[in-house]
Amino acid sequence: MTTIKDIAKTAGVSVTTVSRALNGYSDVNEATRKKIVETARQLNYTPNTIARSLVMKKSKTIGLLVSGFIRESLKDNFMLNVLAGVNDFASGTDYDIVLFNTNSSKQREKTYHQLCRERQVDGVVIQGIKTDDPYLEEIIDGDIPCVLVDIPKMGPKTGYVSTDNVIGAYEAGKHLLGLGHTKIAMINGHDQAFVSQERLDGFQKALNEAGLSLLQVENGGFSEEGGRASLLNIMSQHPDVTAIFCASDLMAIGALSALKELGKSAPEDLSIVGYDDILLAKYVTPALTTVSQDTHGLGYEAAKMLIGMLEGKQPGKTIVKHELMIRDSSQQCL
Amino acid sequence: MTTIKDIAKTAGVSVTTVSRALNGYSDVNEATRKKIVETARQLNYTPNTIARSLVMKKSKTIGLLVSGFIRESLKDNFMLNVLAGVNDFASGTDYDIVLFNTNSSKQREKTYHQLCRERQVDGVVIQGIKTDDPYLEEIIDGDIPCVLVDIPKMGPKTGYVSTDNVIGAYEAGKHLLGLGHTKIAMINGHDQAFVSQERLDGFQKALNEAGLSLLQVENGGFSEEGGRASLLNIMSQHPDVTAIFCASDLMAIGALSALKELGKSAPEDLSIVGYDDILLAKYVTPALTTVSQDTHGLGYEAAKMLIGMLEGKQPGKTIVKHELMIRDSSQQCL
DNA sequence: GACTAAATCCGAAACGTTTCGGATGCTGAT
DNA sequence: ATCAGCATCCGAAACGTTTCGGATTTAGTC
Repeated sequence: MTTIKDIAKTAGVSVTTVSRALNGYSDVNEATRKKIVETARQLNYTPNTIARSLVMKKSKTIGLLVSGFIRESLKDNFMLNVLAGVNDFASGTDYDIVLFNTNSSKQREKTYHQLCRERQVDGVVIQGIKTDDPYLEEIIDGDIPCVLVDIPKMGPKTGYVSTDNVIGAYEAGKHLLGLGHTKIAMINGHDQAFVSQERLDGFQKALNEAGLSLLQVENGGFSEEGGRASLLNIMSQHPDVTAIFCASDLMAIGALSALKELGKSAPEDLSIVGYDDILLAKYVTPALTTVSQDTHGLGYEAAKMLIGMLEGKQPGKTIVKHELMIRDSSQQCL
Repeated sequence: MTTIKDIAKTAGVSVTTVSRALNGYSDVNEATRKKIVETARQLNYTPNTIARSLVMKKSKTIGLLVSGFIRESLKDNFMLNVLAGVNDFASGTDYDIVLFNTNSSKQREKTYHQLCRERQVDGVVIQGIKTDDPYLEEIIDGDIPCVLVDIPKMGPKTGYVSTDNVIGAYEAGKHLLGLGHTKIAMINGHDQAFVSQERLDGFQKALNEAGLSLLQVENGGFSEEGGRASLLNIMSQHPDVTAIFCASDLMAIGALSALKELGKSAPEDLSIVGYDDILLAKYVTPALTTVSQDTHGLGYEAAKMLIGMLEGKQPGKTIVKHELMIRDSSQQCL
């Protein structure tokens, strides 16, 4: 491993000069710079970023919290999509991404704050943590630049990027209402998710404006199985329901399969609309009416904001677009 | 930021002792260790891994090359799945993962070797690079611990993990043969992919054993659109074809949609079998017969081997299982 | 009481870089 | 001849750790 010292020695200058030459400072003669660059090339020199990080107190890396990064998440692709988005933006900069795991047992008691400090990341994007996570406050109030995805909270050093779940759900509600539905239930995620609260709010708002209210709300925990169970539950308690809004496509798909088991089918017997527009949504039969969100964009914008902050900008909030995708799982109420 | 020095000062010992105490060395009195640990806690100390890395010459991070990590890859989930697998294994260790981008323009001329050196990763898992990548040899012959996924090459410090594509394709061939097909074509990926070569070999082997040979082989570049185009091409040149083997599900899905455009349908008019068993495969209609490979396992095993190597083990090769999933897109030849 | 061995501690160097605060030499003006 | 100003260079400290080689104390043995 050749270092800056080696270059200095063989080029006959000091390490200071080598450093300054390689970093493009002005107070080094063009001739000596040439020589230095050349010997660096000959010695096959690559800078040691670790040493640089140590003295600069900047690591040029951003952390990505992937707490619940378990196999389950592979089906809906949420985390992976935002990861891809983060990566896509970061690849245009000189920042690298390091993945943080918090699910390992020994690290469990470490706070995010400690994790970040320890790995010396310059900033961090956080996703998928619960509203009641004890460490959330700590990071928001902390001094580590941070951007939250789908968690609408701000702090001195933390901004967030999200979609407008309230309006998205509102539009889903309007859609169902427009089709003439009045007996409507909802399968929500769980109470510790910000998006669940928002989607419930937005959907209810639409119903309320029409003088209606939800027949029933079940929590399906965002899982396919939870969607199945919730649908069964709803159908038994309210057999007259004609439409169900699901807070995630995965749950909607579960609901769809449960419906099939009951010998009924969508959209004839029941209109179903989902949320997320995951990859499967348009391939499943019937193709799912759902509100699409730009998950890749979430990650991309998160990285953009974070790196912006590292370059001196203030944290903010950015809302990425969503869109109601009307497909085959919802139809006019008979 | 409190350092080891601060602890030393307030605990009234030397930095050496603090270091040794915190790292569990034996030659420090239990009483002073207690004191040190306690003051460390009080001062909210977290070790600076960068400084540690600098002196230890180990960064406790592994790199993951995600060269073609573009949106396209989001649909088939290959890279993301292996990423998830790598992460899953790594989360049980004290290694972190850093994502390497090579698609950024300025980094383009840097070799993988330089990238690894620069970021000081202890090892790297590489996926998705072409057979003719000029830097592949460099990394294989190099001294950086490395494991390749789906690239069957070994070196002094490089092992690989893969599936048995030859047998997988062979089984696909046997399946089609068993259904009575004799007019068979193949849509392959591209010539610079190891898996393409292997899948072609395996499939041809099956046909040859039956005294048959391929009607036609098209390259679809692993994309949905490429699959469409290839199918159209094959159907026009060999209208009598009854079965097509695609080297990826994405291409198979493209082929399926092209078939539909022609007013034909699978499996009645044409049996189609894919490869990969991506998430969509079982949801698409008709559900795709395909050979499933454990992509998550690929990543998991890659991480396992790499970290094993970092702990002193020798590089090896590990083959993860595959399985022919017979679904609805293939049927008896009429 | 002297010597050995063990237990416990510490000073200082090292890792590879950046950067502050000069030092040196040269040019041209006075 | 002196000096200001500039261009070019460099020494040394600093970043926060780990670790080598030894120093000091204590306990045990004869």
